[in-house]
Amino acid sequence: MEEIISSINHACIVAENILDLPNLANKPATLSLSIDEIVKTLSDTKQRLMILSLHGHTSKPSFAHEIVHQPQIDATSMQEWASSSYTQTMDQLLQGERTLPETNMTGKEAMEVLPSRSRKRKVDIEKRTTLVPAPQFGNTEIPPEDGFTWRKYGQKEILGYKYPRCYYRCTHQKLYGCPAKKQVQRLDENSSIYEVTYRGNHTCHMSSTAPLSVPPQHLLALDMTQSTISPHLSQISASDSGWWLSSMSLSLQQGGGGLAPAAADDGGGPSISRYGADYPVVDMADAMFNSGSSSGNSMESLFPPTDQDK
DNA sequence: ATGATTTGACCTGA
DNA sequence: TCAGGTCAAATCAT
Repeated sequence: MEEIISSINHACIVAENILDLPNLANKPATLSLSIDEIVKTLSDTKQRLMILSLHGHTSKPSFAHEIVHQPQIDATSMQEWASSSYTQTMDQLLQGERTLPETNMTGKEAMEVLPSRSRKRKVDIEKRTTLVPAPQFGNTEIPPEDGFTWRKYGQKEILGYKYPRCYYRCTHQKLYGCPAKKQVQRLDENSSIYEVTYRGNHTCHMSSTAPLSVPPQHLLALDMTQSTISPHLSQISASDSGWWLSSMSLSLQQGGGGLAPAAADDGGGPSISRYGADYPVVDMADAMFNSGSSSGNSMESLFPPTDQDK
């Protein structure tokens, strides 16, 4: 545990060091390295906490082998999930034209073919299932965060499951006809793990008027892992960046790594809280892009926009 | 007033 | 027939 605390402290120190943005603006490589270090440190720490939590909470040692979709939860798979599965899922969600595997239809085509009122069992529609740990601190009843906003439309007791399954659809379904849905099922074997099944692709972000809550996370997550400063960062105001850095620091000092506000329900609960504990990087990105500040010093002075942005 | 959540009823595929 | 998924009215929260 000491190692974990030490790692968090280290990340905080690095974060504090890069708060000196005006000076570091001239050293993008240094800034990039520092950010990489923070991300890596926190990511590693998070994995350790997950492992610690799993081993500490599980009464059944064989639990890991009982999981159907992801047979093993260990540091490697968690890392893969964090850096690959999650971003991959986001990729898929962002690609409205993505071809659905069994249907040879794009997401849009599937939407058009399947009437909205249709209750045709959508076994042939793409399903992506991930196992997501519940927040380790504070209220563990909070369903896993994924950066999207969801509206709960149903809950049902499922045969063989101790906990009810909760059904969510994209908040923007009405406005933008976004077909994305997800199911959240708390596992019997380990109530600190949620099985989250996503169905359908988000189309809400494609509308020019649609809220832009996801792509920035997605972009930043990718950019962070690629050790590059995204040109999209040029859209962030300096006040935002300062805010998220200090927020991150504050959250870490509180020991929660950026906890979602308590807004729990019976296990599925509203998923409106946007800054969950599970995705430190994307949460930071989300905070950066959604903090609402549109005025102030532009980060353009730090990262001049490229032609692509114009 | 508006939007989100709850929950019993209903619909559909297996 | 049954279980899973969805609807929609009632209720709650802001």
